[in-house]
Amino acid sequence: MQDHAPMTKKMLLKDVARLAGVSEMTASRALRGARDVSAATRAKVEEIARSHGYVPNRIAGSLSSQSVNLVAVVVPSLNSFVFPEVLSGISSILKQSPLKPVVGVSGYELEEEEEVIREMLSWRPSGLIVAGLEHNEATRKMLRQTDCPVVEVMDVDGTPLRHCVGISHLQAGRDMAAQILARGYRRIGFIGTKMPQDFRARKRFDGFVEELAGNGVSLVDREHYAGDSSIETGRALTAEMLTRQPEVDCIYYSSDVMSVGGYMHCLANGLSVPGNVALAGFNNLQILSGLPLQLATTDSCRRSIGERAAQIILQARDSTGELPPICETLNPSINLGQSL
Amino acid sequence: MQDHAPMTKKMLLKDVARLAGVSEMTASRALRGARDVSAATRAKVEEIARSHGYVPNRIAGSLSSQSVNLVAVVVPSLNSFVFPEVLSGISSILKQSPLKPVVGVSGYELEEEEEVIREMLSWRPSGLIVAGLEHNEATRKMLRQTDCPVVEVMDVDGTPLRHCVGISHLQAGRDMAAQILARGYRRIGFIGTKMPQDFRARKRFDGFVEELAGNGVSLVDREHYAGDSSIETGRALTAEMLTRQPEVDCIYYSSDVMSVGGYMHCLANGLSVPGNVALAGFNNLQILSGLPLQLATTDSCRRSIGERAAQIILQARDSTGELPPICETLNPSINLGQSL
DNA sequence: TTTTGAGACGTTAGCGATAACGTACCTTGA
DNA sequence: TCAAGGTACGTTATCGCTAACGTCTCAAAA
Repeated sequence: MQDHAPMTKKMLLKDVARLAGVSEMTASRALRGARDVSAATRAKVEEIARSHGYVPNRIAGSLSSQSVNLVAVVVPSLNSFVFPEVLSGISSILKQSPLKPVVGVSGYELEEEEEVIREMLSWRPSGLIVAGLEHNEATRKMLRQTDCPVVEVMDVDGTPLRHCVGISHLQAGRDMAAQILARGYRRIGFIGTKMPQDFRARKRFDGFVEELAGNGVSLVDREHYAGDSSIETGRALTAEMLTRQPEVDCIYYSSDVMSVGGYMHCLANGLSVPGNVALAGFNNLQILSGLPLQLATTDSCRRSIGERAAQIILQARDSTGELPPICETLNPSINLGQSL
Repeated sequence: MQDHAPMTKKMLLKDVARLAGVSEMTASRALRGARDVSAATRAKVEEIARSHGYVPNRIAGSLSSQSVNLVAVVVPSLNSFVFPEVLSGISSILKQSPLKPVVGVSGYELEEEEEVIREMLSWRPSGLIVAGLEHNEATRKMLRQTDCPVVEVMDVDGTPLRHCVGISHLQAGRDMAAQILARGYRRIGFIGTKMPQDFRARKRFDGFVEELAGNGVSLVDREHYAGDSSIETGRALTAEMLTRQPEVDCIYYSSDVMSVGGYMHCLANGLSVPGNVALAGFNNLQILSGLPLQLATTDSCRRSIGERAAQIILQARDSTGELPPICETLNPSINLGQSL
């Protein structure tokens, strides 16, 4: 084959068609693998396209076919260790289909979320997966009006717009409180993240406090911080809390990242866990594996949530007419580890 | 204002225009913030659009204007703790412009990378940022032919297609070896990730071994694993290596995640670091902060790399004509910590 | 008053592909 | 031998929006 060195910049479908000696429509059919094209013609078109580095223009194609093989995924953050795993679940399911995930980050801000979702919807995706049930009015309006399937994930404590997959964070908080109480701890502290914005952390906190109250126990101390969760922050806040309230015998954290920080504080200061202080986190993150001590946590079912959400998008795509609302509550399992 | 309850599904620009009593073109200009629209008209159009939940169709708009405000970012993985920070750098710079990043994941596979890049380019983005200098022939062809600016990031050891921002991993390996040798360690082991696919880890390894050899030292033991890096894997492989070669006095890991695992092994088994064994990793990940001991590492400049890459995309956008090739080598600083 | 020119809009023609439909041609079977 | 039917293609009409260009208005300059 010849070398196609200089080559005019943009190859269009019409160029491929011309070079292959067929009409645009036939070239289009051949490249898309549609039927009604002879094997010989198809081969020729493909050969021309490949050898000339033709890259189809999905913009034009999508406008014409009124379909876009993208699924918008809107998450609050990518730093938190938690959402990449949801994404991974989504990807693994979408791989069976021509759909591809596209990620948007809302930064735990409802206004930012609105903007990101509007931007996403303006591309007319085949589906939208968004973390959380809380949105501002404008966002809810968009989500109600759009005609692509929308799945709200992570959380089920609230009113889903239509489809929903998640766990009850309220219940997760209650359950961990029950476990902690059952082990005899009574002087309990809480260290949690930016509550006004992280609705799920807030629900766990509420459930936790509620269960304690039901048993006549109230928090000895609590600490709410802003900014990203990190081992470092967990360590620092734990140090502060144990200084301020030395009698605290158990700390519940809003994330494993933080509880690991707490554990690091104990390691560095010769405190025994759970002898001196018991620790419990949330999420069952991968960083918990490999520590000298298994820390108590609740599995947040991140991967399964992603998988189910993607399945719902695929279902909606296949079904003619609108899919009846699906709301799925997964059951997070508590892993007591060795820190309680 | 009235409640616009039922509302026909799809609001088009022409509907907004009709409701606002202006032409499509005027509505379009008003919504895009273009000039040549009176303040009153603009306000009216915006009001109608917002209250009716109009979401512009970016597909049609982009086809018409021949411009897409997206920057494609292709990374090998989102789980590795390293790329989210590159992304974060990119976003922070792009925020000053109308451009938005879109992420694709190649899974450390060149064939997968080709597919992802083709998919990305088919959307005709305003720029492409891709990790690494190694691509297969088809990918290189696409990248050479596309007329959007392409920036290869992370690595500078090789021949960039045009623009490039990164560090020398070869040099990073050499430098860490030099530091280790300077501290008197001679029985050195290496634990690294899936070498055939992670080119940058391989370069660090090569540089490391080369520097050792230059000083008459060769590796006592090495371990190459496949799959994701994790604390757990780091711990297990460290345990194996120290069992197999008890005389090893220093281990260099291809990632901090792994060196933390090694440190956890030491903690759990009462080994002193660096007394019994010295440890060094790579990346300067956030998980290093907060540990009882500061582990030696090299800062991989992830955020700066993302920032610079995004700046190049913006420069290319503003400049008329083609931007001259830019290749920027950042200087990674070694943090010796307390583990060497 | 007339000229002039800039601002504010409308009209028209694509952008690059695909869906729907139409038309040759080539098989078959009666 | 010819009608019937399927295969492989071409033609035409959008898809929803924006760029380019034309028109009209009205106020300031002449």
